[in-house]
Amino acid sequence: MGKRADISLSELQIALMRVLWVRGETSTADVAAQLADERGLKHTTVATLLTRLEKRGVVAQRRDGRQLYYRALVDEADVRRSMVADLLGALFAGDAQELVAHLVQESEIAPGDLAKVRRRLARGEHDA
Amino acid sequence: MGKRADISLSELQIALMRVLWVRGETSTADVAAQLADERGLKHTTVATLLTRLEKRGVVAQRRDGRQLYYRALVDEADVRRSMVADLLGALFAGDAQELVAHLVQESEIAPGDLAKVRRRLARGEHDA
DNA sequence: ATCTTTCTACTACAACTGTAGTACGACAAT
DNA sequence: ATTGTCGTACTACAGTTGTAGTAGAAAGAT
Repeated sequence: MGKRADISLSELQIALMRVLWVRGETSTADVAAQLADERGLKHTTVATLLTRLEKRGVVAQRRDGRQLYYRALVDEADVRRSMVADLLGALFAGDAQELVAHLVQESEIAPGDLAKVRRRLARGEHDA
Repeated sequence: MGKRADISLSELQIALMRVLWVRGETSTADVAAQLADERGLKHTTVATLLTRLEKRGVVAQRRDGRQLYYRALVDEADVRRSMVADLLGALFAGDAQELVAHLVQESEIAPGDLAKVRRRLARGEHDA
């Protein structure tokens, strides 16, 4: 997927994208149904959100009859890269070690799990 | 400092806060001077930004004559906690191990540095 | 053929953000 | 006193976000 620079998305926009990431190309109706379920959004709201994402270039739309189908143009890794880098730059002086230290100090992760992650990666297991 | 829930700040707002975090209570003029320097902002812009942060409750203002002095009401750790938690929730399903794995995979941190961070924390050294 | 449902397109609107200009009062310089 | 400077308050304005309503076309139901 694209390496486009700025892909900072809001929590809600990420929720929309996640539907596309999980299901691949999806109709407005199906995305809307899921978001209605998850957080009670009206389908016009979801339609608006999708058009905006399209205008912004992070998804593409395809028309079939009078229905629109959306597909992600950036994948989750792209967004993670971009947003983690932003956070790192803004709050950790770009120092990832500081971020890891923060995670440990705030008990988001146990010290021992660092080794676990390392072993997991060493074994070539890639993410979920 | 406060444990207030939502302290998600924009990069620019963080830059403002950083001045206050580093210098403690600071006059509008001094914050403005620094931001003018760092990123060419006009002092009225900085003044506006500071009033907004005050309205939002993340800084407090004190008046001395016709000058305003600002002081942070949340510290950097508070903001880090809040924003890292948001990111974790939105993009890593709340799983910090995934985030650490991401950092390693994207070469933001070397696998060996994980152990380094762990040792550093074990020794009771706290962050910069 | 007509009614009803379904979709998209467009419009709306408030809150927040980035950016700054203008107005006005206070203070300093002469 | 007069004038220029500094600082705050208020206003402005475009772009983004969250949320949704309305209009109008198309498709399905009877």
